[in-house]
Amino acid sequence: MAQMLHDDCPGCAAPDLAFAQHDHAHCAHDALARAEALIAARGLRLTPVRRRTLEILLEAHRAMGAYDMLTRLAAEGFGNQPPVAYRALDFLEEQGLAHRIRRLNAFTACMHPGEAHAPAFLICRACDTVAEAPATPVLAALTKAARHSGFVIERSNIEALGLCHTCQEAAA
Amino acid sequence: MAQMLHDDCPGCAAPDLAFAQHDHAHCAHDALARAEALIAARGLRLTPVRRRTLEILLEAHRAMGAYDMLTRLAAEGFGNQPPVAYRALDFLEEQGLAHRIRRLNAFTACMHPGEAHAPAFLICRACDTVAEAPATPVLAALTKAARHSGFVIERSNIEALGLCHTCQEAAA
DNA sequence: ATATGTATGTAATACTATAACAGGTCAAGA
DNA sequence: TCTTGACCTGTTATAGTATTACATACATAT
Repeated sequence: MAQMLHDDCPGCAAPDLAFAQHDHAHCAHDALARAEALIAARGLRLTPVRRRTLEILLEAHRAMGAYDMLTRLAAEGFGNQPPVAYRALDFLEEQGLAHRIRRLNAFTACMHPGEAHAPAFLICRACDTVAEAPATPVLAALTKAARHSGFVIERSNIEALGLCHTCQEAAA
Repeated sequence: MAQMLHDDCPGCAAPDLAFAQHDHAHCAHDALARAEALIAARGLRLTPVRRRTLEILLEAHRAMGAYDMLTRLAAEGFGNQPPVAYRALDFLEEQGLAHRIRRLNAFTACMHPGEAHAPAFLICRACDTVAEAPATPVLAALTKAARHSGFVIERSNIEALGLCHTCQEAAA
């Protein structure tokens, strides 16, 4: 296999460009390594179910429903009841390794764990790809609007539905 | 009953300040009147179920689940099966008279129908009140971030969870 | 070894949402 | 007037999403 450098992978260099062509295996490997380190640093455990759940999310590179995940996990010998999937997914979300896309009732792997961020998601209604967009300015605007009412934001979810660049061209 | 002027009601003057004390009956009446006009202008019908659904949402002044709404409607002689509530709520949402809060699997009345807006919601985790915040700058930032990836936004939902001003004081 | 906190497996159930079809209402046009 | 067609409501049935509760197992530190 060819050696891969971080800077050669557009997916890793600019994780917000999920729609762009890139060597996804590299992103996945990279994200998993960072996840391991993060969890260990927090004194928590990336157990087999949790680790495998994250791997599946990373490989899928798209939003997955909890029951899709459950099917995959069960096929690999883990439990086959909903809490198995929900517990792993919830853990990953709490640790910032995955995000919940409420519009889709689905979960997606975080492409840059560790960096503090309240993400914004761009959901293509044609190809179902979910991209994580840089949301710092968005969150800033939201925080400002909230402060105007004396409201303090603790968590936020910002999701947009539309068409990605590729699907726009396909439609035209 | 005392006569109420539009400008005397903080809820109507600044609908984004849902947490502020205000004469809510006035807001509700006002919003309902505007809803009637809007629907008529579009050649659509605000039928009894739809109208009553909107009234209940306005009176509740908080997010309501579809099944809560169904219970209310059924008690008043309307159908008692889920589609009854979902159809009315979906209609109201399509017409911009109600909004869906995905984080809560719930619906809330729009406090300023007719004005084009992609709303941002502030959800107080203590009192469950949902406020509609001015989101124009937020949406602008989101649109800009999306354009950077060539993504075109069609619909968006922006929701923040936290503590409203009142509940912050109560906690302290 | 044992106690403690944490993780997993499973059963049962609750909650949310939609598909599909039947019957009713109403207005426009033959 | 009658009919047609669009739309609205009601109902049955089912699909999809998520949680509670409890039992067991595993890890770590005394």
